[in-house]
Amino acid sequence: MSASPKSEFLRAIHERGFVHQITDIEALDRRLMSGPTPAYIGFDCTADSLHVGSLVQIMILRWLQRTGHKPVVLMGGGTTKVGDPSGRDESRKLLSDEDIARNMEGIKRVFAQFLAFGDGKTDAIMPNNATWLDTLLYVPLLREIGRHFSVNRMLTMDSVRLRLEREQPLTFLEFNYMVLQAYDFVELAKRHGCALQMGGSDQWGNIVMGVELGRRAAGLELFGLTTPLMTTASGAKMGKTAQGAVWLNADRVSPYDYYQFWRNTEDADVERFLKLFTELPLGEIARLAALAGAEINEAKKILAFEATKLCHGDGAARDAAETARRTFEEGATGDALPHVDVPRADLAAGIAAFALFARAGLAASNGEARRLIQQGGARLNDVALSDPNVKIDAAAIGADGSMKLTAGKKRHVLVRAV
RNA sequence: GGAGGGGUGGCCGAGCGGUCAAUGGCAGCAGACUGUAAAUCUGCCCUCUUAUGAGUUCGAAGGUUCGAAUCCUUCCCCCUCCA
Repeated sequence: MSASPKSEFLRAIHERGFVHQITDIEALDRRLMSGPTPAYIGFDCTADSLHVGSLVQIMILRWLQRTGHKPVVLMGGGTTKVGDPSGRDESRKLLSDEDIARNMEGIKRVFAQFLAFGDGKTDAIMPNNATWLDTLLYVPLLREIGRHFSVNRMLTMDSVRLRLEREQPLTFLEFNYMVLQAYDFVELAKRHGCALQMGGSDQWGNIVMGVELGRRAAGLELFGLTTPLMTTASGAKMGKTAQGAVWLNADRVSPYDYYQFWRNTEDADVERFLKLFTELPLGEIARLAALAGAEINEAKKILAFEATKLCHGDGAARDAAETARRTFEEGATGDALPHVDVPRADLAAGIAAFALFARAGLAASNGEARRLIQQGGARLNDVALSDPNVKIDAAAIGADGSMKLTAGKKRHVLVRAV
């Protein structure tokens, strides 16, 4: 990039570290300066929620909207039936129509939290590519679109080449994915005036195919932009934790757990994440990032709060922050901690410590609970347990009506009698 | 259809008749050190009421054997090459 971009959108995302590659930044910049521009990102419906791995894409759509353009969230109702081979060594599992429909509903709920939808010039819309893909006719498609694709070229795309080089299978079905994605772009350009497709860096090839198809088949000037691959400073994939993916739906990952995920960010990631996953001004971020040593925990709290607020709302973020503060800074408890109900009768009889920990979900099996206790990692009301077999009964319940089980340093569960 | 290779614990990957609940690596969990961080070190890491114990595991089902993840048979699935 020669000069810094003039459009507010490009400037913002550039400064905040969202940009990996852009097809023709100067022409795109002019286009964005000319008025509200629809831009899209496609999301396949492979799960009933989105996780932190998609958050970069979601945030970039927010910036698009904030800076006066129109986010187009394309639901991949059609492409999900084909399965994107990008970045994978194995085919995706084929999903049924019902699965896809259900997943789409879950994903819609996530977006409702992040973007304003409607009919206005900068309101987000959510088309579904099944609308046009499902009814395509094979031979007409081949004649109109297929002739613009060079197989030679397709074989050089990373998504295909890597599979072939590793001698992993690639089905013809998957091979067609990029064709359909390219077709989507042209279709969205025609239907909604979409001029820009964005996506993760693994989507570069697919996006470029769409840009080229637009030019060849329809004489359209289209643009592509990718975001960098998100990993943590220590190289782990973003958004994967012990329990699995960090989902954005509250029923899969509670706001408290979501807050804790961000609270536990590595030092080296704090500044980058503040820029990407909060909308704090850059000056404020620079100040927070300058905090050294243990002080940087203040920055992590702000990161966690802001990120949780965007995803779950201000109230839930406050609750999560307050619970975390009470739990970690006062050794007390908070409402947002996960809790488990145990029948009063069971408790009256006394439950062996290992069994209670397993029941609370702090260990996957009795044996694991036993080991946890034997290794000194289990606490009851902040007192370490040493004997896996000690009976725990209602006497452990405090004035607040619950007892606190702790595994390791930061997994807490409240047990209540019912 | 033909020829060859393969299916082992969350993943990768050894084992190829007993000493195998199965080497090793990664991931994970716990402890120590810290700052609810990273790195490092230590322990754990199929299940079972507490274990130099039992039960169930190495694609599935049978079989050979005192004894099988390891041998045989059939079946299922995957890959490569040839047609």
